[in-house]
Amino acid sequence: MAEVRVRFAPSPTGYLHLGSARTALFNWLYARNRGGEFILRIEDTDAVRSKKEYLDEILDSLQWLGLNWDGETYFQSKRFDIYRKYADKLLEEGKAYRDGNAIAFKMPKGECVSFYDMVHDKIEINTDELKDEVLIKSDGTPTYNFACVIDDADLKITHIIRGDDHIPNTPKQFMLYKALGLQPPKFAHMPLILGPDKAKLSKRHGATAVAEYRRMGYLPEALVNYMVLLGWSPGNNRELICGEELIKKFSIKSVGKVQSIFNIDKLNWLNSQYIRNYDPNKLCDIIMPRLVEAGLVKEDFDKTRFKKIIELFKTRFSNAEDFIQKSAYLFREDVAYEEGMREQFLNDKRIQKILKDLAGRFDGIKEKDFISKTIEEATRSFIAEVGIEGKDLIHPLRVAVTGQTVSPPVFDVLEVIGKEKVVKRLSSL
RNA sequence: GUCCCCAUCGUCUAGCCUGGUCUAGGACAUCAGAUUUUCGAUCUGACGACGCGGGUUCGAAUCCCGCUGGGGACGCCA
Repeated sequence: MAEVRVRFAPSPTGYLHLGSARTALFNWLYARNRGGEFILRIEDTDAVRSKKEYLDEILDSLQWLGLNWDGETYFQSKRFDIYRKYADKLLEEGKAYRDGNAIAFKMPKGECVSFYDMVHDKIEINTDELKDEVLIKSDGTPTYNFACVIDDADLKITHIIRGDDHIPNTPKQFMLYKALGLQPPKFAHMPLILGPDKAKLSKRHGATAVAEYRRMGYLPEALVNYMVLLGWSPGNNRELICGEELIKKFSIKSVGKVQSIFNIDKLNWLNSQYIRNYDPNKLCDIIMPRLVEAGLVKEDFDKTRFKKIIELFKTRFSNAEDFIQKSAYLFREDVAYEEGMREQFLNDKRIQKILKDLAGRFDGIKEKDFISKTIEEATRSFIAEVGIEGKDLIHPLRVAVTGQTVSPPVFDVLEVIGKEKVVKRLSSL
């Protein structure tokens, strides 16, 4: 039996929430760091609210984050007879009583429950504060606290790493372990993730599902890196950390006690850090579907060309949405001028003529030679002939072709837009 | 309301356990400068925190107490 055996126990009554994902991550890191096991248990006792689509989504998100689990996946819905057996035992011993069709645990009075928490140290509470606990509901299904205790003991879980919000459950569960004559595991309660208003992060704060972030073009490494930084620090002023190094350095003891506010700016920054070093093919596979979805390109869009585009933009965007916004002019058929751009840069008759002449030059370049270097050479010599200042032409050129004043280096942009569109945009000024 | 948890820049944090090296370090964000055909990236710099009050001590961000503030839990949900 492994020295460390932890579990992640999601309930398939909703999508995988960032907070839950972080809990899973810390469990996983602890297991991997200690050479232990990471078990997945599905808490699907609520048959009405549990949905297959949620389960699939949770599993999918975990895999996407790289949080692989060991052994079989346990389902509480398949273990009802076990809970029943233990409930009957407590009934026989007089530690529980029937309440209608339900079975409730008689909470002993006047006892002091004290346990050592790996992040909070000592936590104490008097059982006078606790009420009797329903173990088996009238419909025969177990309650959370009961099933949780039975399963954690039965599956030989050694450490329970979960959110702070479970602290009040812990003394109740402790009393259950005691009544059942079972050895309680060790506990670590991690501080919660809060929204900007300091309330527990929830849907009203915006996107909270891991799958949403995936869809928005965040990379799993970045999300993992961000989540781990919420409450933990590698030390030495390090921030970017992932993979084996993260596993090696992780320690539950250095997890902080302070709740932290989710900050999308920092996530965006981390994502952009990972983007610039990411495998270009993978990056294309992640971003391209979003463009197709946005209706900007067809699925058969040339991948080589797309890779060039990604290369051009990779230090300029932080997620898929951001990329789409900044690159749309490359894919659209016509230029959509930003407010006032045309008036400000292209109203001058002389500049219009110059740009049209330049279009003529471009038209003379062979399709296969229409690359950044050639375009720049052609433009530079054209500039010399016309006798205009470089930037007096380049800037209007950018606006004419992109519709905006901001873009990657203009000659690279011209190349990826393609000769046909460039000539068309310039000559139809 | 009751019980529990928590408290360093706007945000994430280092430092706290083992008091002095802390005129408190880093990162995001913001602002300014350099660079650039624009933006970005990059580099420089600026702004910016130990919640308050008592102790203990020669000395406290660090230890103790109180207060205040924030959060969480009080379901036959999980």
